[in-house]
Amino acid sequence: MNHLLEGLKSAGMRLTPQRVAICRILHESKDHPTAMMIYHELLPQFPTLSLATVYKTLNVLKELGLVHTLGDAGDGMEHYDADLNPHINLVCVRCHRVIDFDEAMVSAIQQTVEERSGYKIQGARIVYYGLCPECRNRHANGK
Amino acid sequence: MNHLLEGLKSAGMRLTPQRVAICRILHESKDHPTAMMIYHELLPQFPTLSLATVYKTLNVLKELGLVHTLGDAGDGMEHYDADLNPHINLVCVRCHRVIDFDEAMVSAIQQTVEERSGYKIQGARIVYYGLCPECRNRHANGK
DNA sequence: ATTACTGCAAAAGATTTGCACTAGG
DNA sequence: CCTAGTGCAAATCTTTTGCAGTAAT
Repeated sequence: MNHLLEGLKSAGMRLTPQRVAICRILHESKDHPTAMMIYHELLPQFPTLSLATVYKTLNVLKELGLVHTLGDAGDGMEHYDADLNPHINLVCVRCHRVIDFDEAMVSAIQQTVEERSGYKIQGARIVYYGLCPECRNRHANGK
Repeated sequence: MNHLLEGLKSAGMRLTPQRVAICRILHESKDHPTAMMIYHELLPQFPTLSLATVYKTLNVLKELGLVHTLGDAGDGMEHYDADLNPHINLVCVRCHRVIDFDEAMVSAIQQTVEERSGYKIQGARIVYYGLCPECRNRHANGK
């Protein structure tokens, strides 16, 4: 069982099949899905699934602090990240894919910011925008 | 003249009074305004100003790479930042204010990410979420 | 004089909400 | 049981778009 389900359970929330499936996708997928992506991925297994249920579950997870939102990736939709460890997200502005990038300094910075700003930091959104290697090549070769 | 107006001019765009005013607010304000905030701030001076004009101008500035978007600050609206220097934004999740925080390591990280990821980085969004000192106090004392 | 820009209203699109029904604990 | 969760549809809210009129160069 992943930490999302554990979190829901210890918060006293019900573990419905829909929620289990949504948490599984968030936990497994590396592409930081949007609500719409989760919905379409689950539709074959849950033909009556509602997009509203996906949104409601994502909001619950967010309020519990179990997922972070990354903002949109040029596609106008909110992307969700279940990895709470301080890390960097790399967004390709062309293909809208999002990957993770670990950088040791990130953790150190968060502590520095908290100490020097007086803020009680609850979460972070560290996103770099640019062209991924594949899109750089596609851009260079013709097109 | 600030760099936003210079950028618009050298891109061959017209410098209308509305755009000058929008750029002035972006340049001067330290609170990383939303389209709605800019609109309301300018309404007294431009009674016929349209929200659509604000959005259109912000999109032009964004496409020219003269401003960055920070994502929403818990208020569901896009916040804009005219400071292109690598820096951190601190969002208070209670009062939705956004402040800047300079941290020397930020520039170094961007270079590291670019070298090691193969991405051509065009911009960054480094946002920490938490409670600002005022809201921490307000939270502690009573409420 | 052109033609990009503005402002209005309508449209679009993502997310939220109300409510009756269902099912998890 | 009994209440939280689901699914549907309608509502909401931000942002975009079409177009006729206006103004910057």
